[in-house]
Amino acid sequence: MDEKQFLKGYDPSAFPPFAVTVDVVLLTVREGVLTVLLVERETHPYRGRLALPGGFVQVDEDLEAAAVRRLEQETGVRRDVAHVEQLGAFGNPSRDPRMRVVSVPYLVFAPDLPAPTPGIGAAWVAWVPVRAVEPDRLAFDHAAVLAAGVERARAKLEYSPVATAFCGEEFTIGELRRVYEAVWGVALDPRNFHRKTTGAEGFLVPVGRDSLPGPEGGRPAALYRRGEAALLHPAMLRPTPH
Amino acid sequence: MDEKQFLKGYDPSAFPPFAVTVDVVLLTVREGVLTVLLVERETHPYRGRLALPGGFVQVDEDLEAAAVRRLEQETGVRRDVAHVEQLGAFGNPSRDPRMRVVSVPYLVFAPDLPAPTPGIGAAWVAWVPVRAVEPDRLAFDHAAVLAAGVERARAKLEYSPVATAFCGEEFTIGELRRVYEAVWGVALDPRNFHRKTTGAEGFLVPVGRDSLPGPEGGRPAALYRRGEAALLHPAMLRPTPH
DNA sequence: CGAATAGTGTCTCTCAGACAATATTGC
DNA sequence: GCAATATTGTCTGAGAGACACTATTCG
Repeated sequence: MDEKQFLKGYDPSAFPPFAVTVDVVLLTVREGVLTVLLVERETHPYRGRLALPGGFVQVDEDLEAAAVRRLEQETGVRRDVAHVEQLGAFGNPSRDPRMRVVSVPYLVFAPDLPAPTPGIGAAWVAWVPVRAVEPDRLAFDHAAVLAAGVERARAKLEYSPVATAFCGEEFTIGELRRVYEAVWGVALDPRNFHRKTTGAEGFLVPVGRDSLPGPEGGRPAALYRRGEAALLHPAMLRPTPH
Repeated sequence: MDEKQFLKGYDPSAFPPFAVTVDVVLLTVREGVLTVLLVERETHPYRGRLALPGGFVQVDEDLEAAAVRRLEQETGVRRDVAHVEQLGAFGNPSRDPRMRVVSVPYLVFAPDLPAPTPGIGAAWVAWVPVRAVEPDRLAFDHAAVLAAGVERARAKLEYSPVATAFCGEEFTIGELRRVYEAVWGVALDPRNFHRKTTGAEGFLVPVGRDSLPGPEGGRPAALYRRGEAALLHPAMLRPTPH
C-alpha cells in the first residue's frame, strides 16, 4: 500500500483518545507580592473550586496560540506586553475525572494589571498572592503546576532578563529590584543590586530621563528599558539559603 | 444537574480528538562523542526515515511510564541506570500528517551501552553522533526535539550532577571530564576540572580505590561515585564562547 | 533639618582560568 | 628515560556580599 492510500484509509479511532488542554500560570507583582491569577470554576468537574485559567485546545490550533487565546479571553492581557513560555506537560491518567486529559501549562509574566473580569467558564477571577494559595483547594493538579511555574520563575530570573516583563516599558532599578525580591521572597541590598544590574552586559538600556519621585519621597531614579541580551552575564544569583 | 449525573452523561467526543505520543532523546557518550539513539521507521508516515524512538501513550499509562516502556522495549536500557526527565510538549498542528498529535519527549542520559537491537516499529536502530545528524533527514519535528534535548543537556551539566548518569556506577575524574567535553564540545583543563569537581560539595564521593591504568598508560586514577547533592555548588560554568 | 530613596566607592573573600610542578603508570 | 595521565599548588583577575558615604527629593 502506498503512502497516499495509507493516509486515506487511516482510522484515528485506532489510537487511544486524549483531550489536550492548556493552562495559564499568569504571575505578576502587586504591591511587592508575587501574585497569580486564579478563576473559580463554574462547570464540572471541580465546580466552585479555584483553578488556573485554561481550556481545551482546538483541533487546528497551536498549543501556545491556545494559551495566548485563553490569556486574552480571560484576562485581557495581550501577549506583546507579557513573557510567555511553555512549562511542560502534565498527564497523570487520573488528573481529570472526565477522561484522559494531557495539559500543557504556559507560564506568563506580566506587569501589574487592572483586576480582570470573569470570562468564559469562570464565575470569578482574582489575583491571589502565591503564598496565600492553599494547594489543597486548587482543582485538578493545579497545585503542582503552580509550584512548577513559581520554581521556574525563580530560576529564570537568575540567568535571563525576563524580570523586566513584570515591569512596564520603562522602569527604575528600584522597581526591578522589588520584582526580584517578590519572586525570590528575600530582601536584596539595593546598592549591590544596582551595581550588578547596570553592570550586566545588554540587560538594561538607560532612557536618559528620571522617574518622578515616589509618594514616599526620595531621590528620583533613572529610567531604563530592557536591553537586547537574551542571557545575563554575569548571572544574578539567588542568595544561598544557608 | 449534579456532578454524578453530569459525569455519567459526559460525552468525550465533544472534545477535539488528539493522540498523545512520547519520544525518547537517549543520549550517551561513545568514544568521546555525544551520541543519540535513532531508529529507522518501518511504518507510515515517514517510513524509512530516521526518527527518535517513541510511540503512542496508552489510555491508562502515565507519560513518563510510557517513555520508560519505549526505552526498555527499543533499547533494553532500564530506567535505574539512566537519568530521565521531561523535555516539554511539541504540538504543532501539522507535525503529523495522520491526525492531531501532541508529543511529549523525554530526555534520557545513559552510560555507553551495547548496540541495541531493533524493536517494535523500527526496522533499524543505531547510535549516531549528534554532530553527524542531518536535521532534514529526521521524521516529524524530531530535529527540533533533538536540538532542544541537546541544549537542555548542555545547560543541565552546568548546575546539576547529571553528568554522572553518562558514567558507570564508579568512574574517574577523567571519565567525567570527557563527558563534559563531549556534551559541550570543548576541551577542558584537566587540572582545573579536577579541582572544581572534587571541590563541589556533595558532587562526588571517593570510593577509596584506584582505577586500573588505561591502555594509553598513565597513572591510575581514584574512583568516585555520585554524591547526594541535587545541585552543584559552585556550578560548573561552560567556557564563554567569546 | 530628618526621612527616604538613589547611586558610587571600597574592602574582602570566593572562585575561575592559566599554567608550573610533582606523582605514577607502561614501554 | 619517555610518554601519558593524575593530582596538587600558585598566581591573577572577575565578581560576590558587606557596608561607608554622597546625592536628591519631600515635608
